[in-house]
Amino acid sequence: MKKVRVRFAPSPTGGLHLGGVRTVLYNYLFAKHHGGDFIVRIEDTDQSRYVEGAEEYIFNCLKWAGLEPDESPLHGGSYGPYRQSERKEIYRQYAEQLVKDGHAYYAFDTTEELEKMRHDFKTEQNPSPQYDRSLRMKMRNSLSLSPAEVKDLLTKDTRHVIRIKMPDQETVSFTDMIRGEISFDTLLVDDKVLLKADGMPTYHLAVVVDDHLMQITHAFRGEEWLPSAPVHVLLWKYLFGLKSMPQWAHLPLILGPNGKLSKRDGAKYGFPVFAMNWTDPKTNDLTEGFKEKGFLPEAFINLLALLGWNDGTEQEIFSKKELIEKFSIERVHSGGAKFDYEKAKWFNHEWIKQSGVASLESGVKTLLTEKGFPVADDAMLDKVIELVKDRCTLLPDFVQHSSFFFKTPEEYDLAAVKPKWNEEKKNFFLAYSEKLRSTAEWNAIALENSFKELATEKNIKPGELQLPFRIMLVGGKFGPPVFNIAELLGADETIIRIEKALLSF
RNA sequence: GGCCCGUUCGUCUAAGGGCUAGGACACCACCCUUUCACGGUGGUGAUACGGGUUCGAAUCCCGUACGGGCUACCA
Repeated sequence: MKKVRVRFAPSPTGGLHLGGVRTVLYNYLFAKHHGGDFIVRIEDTDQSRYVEGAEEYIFNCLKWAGLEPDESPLHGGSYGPYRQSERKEIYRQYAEQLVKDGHAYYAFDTTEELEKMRHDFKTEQNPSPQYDRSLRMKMRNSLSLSPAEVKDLLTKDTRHVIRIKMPDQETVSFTDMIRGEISFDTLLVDDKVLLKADGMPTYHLAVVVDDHLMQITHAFRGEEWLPSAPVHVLLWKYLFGLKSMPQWAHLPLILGPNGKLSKRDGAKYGFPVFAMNWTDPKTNDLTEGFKEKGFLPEAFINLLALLGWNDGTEQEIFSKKELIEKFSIERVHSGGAKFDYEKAKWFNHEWIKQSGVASLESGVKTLLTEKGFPVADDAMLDKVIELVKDRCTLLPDFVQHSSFFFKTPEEYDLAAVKPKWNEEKKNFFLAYSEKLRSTAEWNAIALENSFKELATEKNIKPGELQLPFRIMLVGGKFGPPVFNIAELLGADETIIRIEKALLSF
């Protein structure tokens, strides 16, 4: 079987959104499923949109999500360079070749001339006129000008681009791995620019040349590329032959609450849209990331994989290993998927519940420390995590549910105790703390039993005493069962907390 | 406007001619729990519309509607 080789090609223009990560993920899963290579190249041919730091950011996201490429500008490989800006000279040769073969031509039109054309030929029937078969002879290019004029312009180094010459009437079709056969009529496709005036290729030329040179066998990209697919198919036909063209799959879009998912949706609806926090260096705008919001990378790729794909069973929780085993591009749904943050959180919750203490430890420790609850005892932390993880949906929930294990409460939710507080209850706790001093068996069950015994002795319903006890130990109405808390806190600390709280009640 | 893609519960989806259209999230109710959760049980809820083809259509075909994408010397 032919070795599979797929690639992801981000442009360093900002953050890495959900759709982007899902594209990487499907690339990655497909490659690994077939035992092939996953490479990452950088599409940085548009200098004006290049954002400092974006490239590094992208690789950090991939690293966090566990989707590191086999080859990339960072990792190296046999088909580099992997930055398109470093391949500039390669593209020119192929563009010139196309001109020589009559499949492309030089165009000398200035920006103003193009604007004028779009304005002059604009009608109600045709709001956006294209540089195509019907108009190209009215423009200034090597098809409309005489050979002498063209030669003259070229020797004078006149700014020009190279455009593909769309054939007159031809049906271009290809088979999409997700959607089946798709065909286009070349009459309706315009003469796309292949090589820009600054010598950089456009996406159309670069993707074809790079995919060929890097021996890409399967190509996955967003649905928004479907309309330009005929250009790519034609370029493959002219340059390298259709036999070696990769198989295409156009992935459905990820939608927000109102149409296409945008960066703004995150801020507007309160959920992250990027893999990791991204601050735009130009505007200083921060877009929240899943990582910082408290998602586990395992949950993140799980929820993304299931947004548009399933294995045909009712299983929803998949490890990366399982995803690699079971992924198939044919089972990717063809319709766009609306992102549901509630469901995303559910995935994370499931992953936290099934994660081992060891894998959560360092993240929780960092979080607690940051929030002002230094962890002195790692063994204690482990027990705490085991006790509270079932009630945590996002990583920061651990702070709410466990910070009191590491710091005696300073304030109490008095509103919850005061109304029903009385001398009898105070006496109970005085007696209970005294009893605790001599308790030999220190565990939740024993503590609960002696608590209830004493309550019965004093003629108070144990239930009425549990809430005050909780407030004493944790400060508020939250956390795991009280006696488990007391068990972990230990005798000394429990007694200290009871006595301290009694002063405020 | 033109071209392309899409359309099953509110959301993600299963069912690729054949039993009451299944599951998950969310929501509601009950149970568990004298904190908050987890968990358990049950419930509400969908094949966009109109024509065909067929003994039989969510499924195949055509049309309509709606949604999305593209229509740059951006990717």
